[in-house]
Amino acid sequence: MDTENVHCCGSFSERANLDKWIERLQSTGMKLTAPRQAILEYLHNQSHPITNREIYNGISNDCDLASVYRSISLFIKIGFVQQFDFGDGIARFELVEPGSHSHHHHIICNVCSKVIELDHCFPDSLSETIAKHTGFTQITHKLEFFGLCSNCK
Amino acid sequence: MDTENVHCCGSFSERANLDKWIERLQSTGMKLTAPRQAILEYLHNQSHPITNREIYNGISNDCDLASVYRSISLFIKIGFVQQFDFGDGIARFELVEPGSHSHHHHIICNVCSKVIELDHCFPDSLSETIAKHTGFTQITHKLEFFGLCSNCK
DNA sequence: TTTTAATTGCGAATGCTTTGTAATATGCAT
DNA sequence: ATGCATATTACAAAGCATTCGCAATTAAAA
Ligand SMILES: [Mn+2]
Ligand SMILES: [Mn+2]
Ligand SMILES: [Zn+2]
Ligand SMILES: [Zn+2]
Repeated sequence: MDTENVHCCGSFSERANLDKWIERLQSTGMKLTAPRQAILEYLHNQSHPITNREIYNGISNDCDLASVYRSISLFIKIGFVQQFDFGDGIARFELVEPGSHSHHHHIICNVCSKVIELDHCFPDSLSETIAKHTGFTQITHKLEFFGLCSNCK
Repeated sequence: MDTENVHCCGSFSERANLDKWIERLQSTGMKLTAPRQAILEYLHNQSHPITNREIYNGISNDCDLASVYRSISLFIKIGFVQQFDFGDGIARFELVEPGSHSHHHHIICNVCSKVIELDHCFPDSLSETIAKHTGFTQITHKLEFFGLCSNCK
């Protein structure tokens, strides 16, 4: 198993991976502050979208809640983080490498809220059909699946 | 043009259509109150999802805002209304005939918020693939499209 | 080290939504 | 039609995620 591809704390490659995000942040001209490092590290250890409050609780007294919100907004603006909506009115966020895996969806259990990351999506032809039909351009979409997980069924 | 299929106030067929919803409400055992009739009528005249506040403003002093929220919750529970999320943190609601058109999506302009109702969706095979891959059952999905409308492009 | 502007912490405010409660209106039985 | 039982309402207050104002702090450049 390649440790590069799993989210486990403490391995050398994970640390190097986190350092890449920190370098990337510095290269944008933004300041490298303690709260931003803590949030980046916490995000990096997650494998599913998490809420601002979860980040706040996860890094405890390292940072104010308002600063978590502000940092997350910044990370979204510079393309580090993507926002997802699981339908409960609480925004969730995930660190995404630019390019490759950035576009993806989730399936959420209606009972226990278990989340599985999905690679599946519909073909681009659907968006193209909708573009022709509506006259819209630059079409994107938000898509999340819901259901009963194997434990809850 | 068939007046049965458009949302225009005052035609006989539209009135009959609204009456069906009122009968349906009575048949559930729920009380037929003035606020519920006003909300039902207002929803019925719309062709896109609308917010609780839009309903409240649309029926003005016929009903309190909290009662709009409570009525909409009821309508969702009994299957009259579906909730949609356009990504701005404000819930939107639409009256949907049971069965046929109940499952559908929208495309929303990122600039002017123009909405177009869509019949398009991806094939069930995608949900089935995801079911096999994740072990989830009873899979549903939320899907909305975004882009630039022909006016804003 | 000094400077300077970005960033933070803290509190307050915002906006959508929910809830408690006494008053009211509906549907039903009389 | 009248009275009754209770579902529903109006109103006010609270809840909760999120945003904002501002003085104090801090990172990065000079
Ligand atoms: Mn994800
Ligand atoms: Mn619709
Ligand atoms: Zn589950
Ligand atoms: Zn537009």
